[in-house]
Amino acid sequence: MKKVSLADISKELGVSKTLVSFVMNGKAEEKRISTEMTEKVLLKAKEMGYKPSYLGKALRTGKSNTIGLIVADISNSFFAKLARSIEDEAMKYGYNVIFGSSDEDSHKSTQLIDLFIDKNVDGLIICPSKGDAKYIEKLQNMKTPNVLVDRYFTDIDCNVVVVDNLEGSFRIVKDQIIKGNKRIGYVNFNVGLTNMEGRLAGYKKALKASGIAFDESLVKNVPFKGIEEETANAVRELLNMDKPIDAIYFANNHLAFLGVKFIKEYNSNKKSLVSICSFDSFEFMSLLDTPLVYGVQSIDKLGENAVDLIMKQINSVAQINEIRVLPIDIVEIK
Amino acid sequence: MKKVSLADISKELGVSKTLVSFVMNGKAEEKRISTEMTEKVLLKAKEMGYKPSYLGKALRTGKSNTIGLIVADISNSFFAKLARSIEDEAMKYGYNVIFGSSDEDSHKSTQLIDLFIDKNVDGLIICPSKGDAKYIEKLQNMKTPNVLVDRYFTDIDCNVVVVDNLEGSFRIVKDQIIKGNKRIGYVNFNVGLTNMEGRLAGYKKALKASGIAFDESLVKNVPFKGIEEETANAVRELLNMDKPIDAIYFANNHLAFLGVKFIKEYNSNKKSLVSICSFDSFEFMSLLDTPLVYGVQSIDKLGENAVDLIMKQINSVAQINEIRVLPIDIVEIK
DNA sequence: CTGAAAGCGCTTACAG
DNA sequence: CTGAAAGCGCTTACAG
Repeated sequence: MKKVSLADISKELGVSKTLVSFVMNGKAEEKRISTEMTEKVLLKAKEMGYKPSYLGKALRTGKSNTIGLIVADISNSFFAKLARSIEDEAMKYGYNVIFGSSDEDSHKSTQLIDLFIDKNVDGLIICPSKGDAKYIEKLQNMKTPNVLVDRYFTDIDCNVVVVDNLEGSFRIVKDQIIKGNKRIGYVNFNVGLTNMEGRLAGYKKALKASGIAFDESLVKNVPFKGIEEETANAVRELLNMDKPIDAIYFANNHLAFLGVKFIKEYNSNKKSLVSICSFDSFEFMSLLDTPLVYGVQSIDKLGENAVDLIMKQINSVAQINEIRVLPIDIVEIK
Repeated sequence: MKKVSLADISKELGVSKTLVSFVMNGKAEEKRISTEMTEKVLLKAKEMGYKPSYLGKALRTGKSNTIGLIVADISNSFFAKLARSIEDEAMKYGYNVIFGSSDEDSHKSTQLIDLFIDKNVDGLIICPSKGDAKYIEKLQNMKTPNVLVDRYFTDIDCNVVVVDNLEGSFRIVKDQIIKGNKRIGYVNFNVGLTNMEGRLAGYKKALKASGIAFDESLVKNVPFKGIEEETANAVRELLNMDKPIDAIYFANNHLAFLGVKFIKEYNSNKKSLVSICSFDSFEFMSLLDTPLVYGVQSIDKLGENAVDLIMKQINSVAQINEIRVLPIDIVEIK
């Protein structure tokens, strides 16, 4: 049960591959193929169960109709949802998605980029790791369509889709201050990415706007490695400060999950003593009995914009360098 | 900045493409290429930044080093984790993953299968939808390596990796009965898949083993379309039965999430009146104040076994038809 | 209106 | 030890 090729059809019909190719690509009219011929070809193709090979086409045209997606970890619900949104949007353009997880490791990240390029993807959607900047620059020089999502680098020109981290973070913290919480612990994700910098800046900005002095000791940095344990340590330290804190602000959903989990296990009484808020969320947060406030990103919009920017690059000769910043919503669970 | 090809290197060096190809594929020794020649080629390749094109290779050899993954919905945490596990395992063999979501729709599912085959994937890992059976049979006939994960079809021979749905479900329900819960409502996922049938059978078996008559009215079927509303309806009906129920058992994590959410909103007093259990879980379940019992699948093992079965097929002429059934664990949150 | 031919980047049987 | 040539499945400029 071999696959049938263009050549098989053309042989069967006694016509040229050219003719068959034209018909199969809907160029029959443009190339002024007779209607009878066109129908004969179409019929035979259907009869033989002809399916064009993307490989042959890709090799010849340089287009694979596949885009590469590199995320930190596809099993994280944020990236999984992003992947879904990108999948659906790409499909509208006839594109599929090949993916890889970098684990915030620049070495893995750049390896995946190379690999996907060798597999001739038409474009790359990347949630870059710290240290990827020079590599992204290489993509720019090679004119490989690419867009950075969720985080980016300020020192290189490229296409970017991010949420407004500074503004979102500012509003979340401001909200805490309005509620009377002055001493707000911040559990930061220490991976050297712009999105995290923006969130920290928003935290500081909100404090400043309310005349509260920034206290370095209230900021705890958690690395990607050993995130579970480190988050627990960070929260424990914050809960045990000599001068008690009023609230804890987590820099992302994963930290918030781990932090809330730790608080529950550590001391169920204490949990009601501090307010909790976070940037980004898990669906499940709405089920918790812990009151909290969090920012919500429109992941669908992130994906849509990313695909849009990729397609724009694929279909244009000129380089575009566009930074799109999306707003976030604040949600409160009482 | 064009990509360099084999031909570029061979021209530069004044040798044949054959020679370069042999060297690049590590066949220098086997083909008895001189050490000097080998080194010269390797050096020049590095110098020119040569990267082999998977496309050319794939077209010639028929191997793309890519596997296709079809899940119901990549944004669902179960499938996202499965994807991650498959990604990591496949990478060990030098394979990447291209994915698609079927939304439990056989039409989409089979379209994706066709598309991925046209893109020359070396194998397909499929979480099939109801109605995919004939298509899977076609794959079998075409000898396209494939493995069904999570669900399968009893009437066709193929490679399958699933958890022990019947036994797991039996143990979950049995546990409820031991706790004194006799009237157990069951919220079933009505998509006509073997995994769901197994879970229902386990439910019935546990009742039977304890001498409890099966009561059709305690089983509520929820379809994939409008799952949120329908789950709410199902739970509402169960909570309002003339003869009160003791527990509600959800057939999967998504239903459990929606059900628990509904119960919270609907009547926070009632929630403590019925026990809750489910097959499969979300990480977040451990944070809920609702006591519940759930089964845990080793998603990593599902992925590892799926990739293993794909690789076995890719590397063998003979057809293998293996069904692997993995155990599940039961976890209790008080 | 239609076809022969080149070429995308590889591999491999064959020949020397 | 090394090379010329065919072919995987397509598209497209060129010729008629």
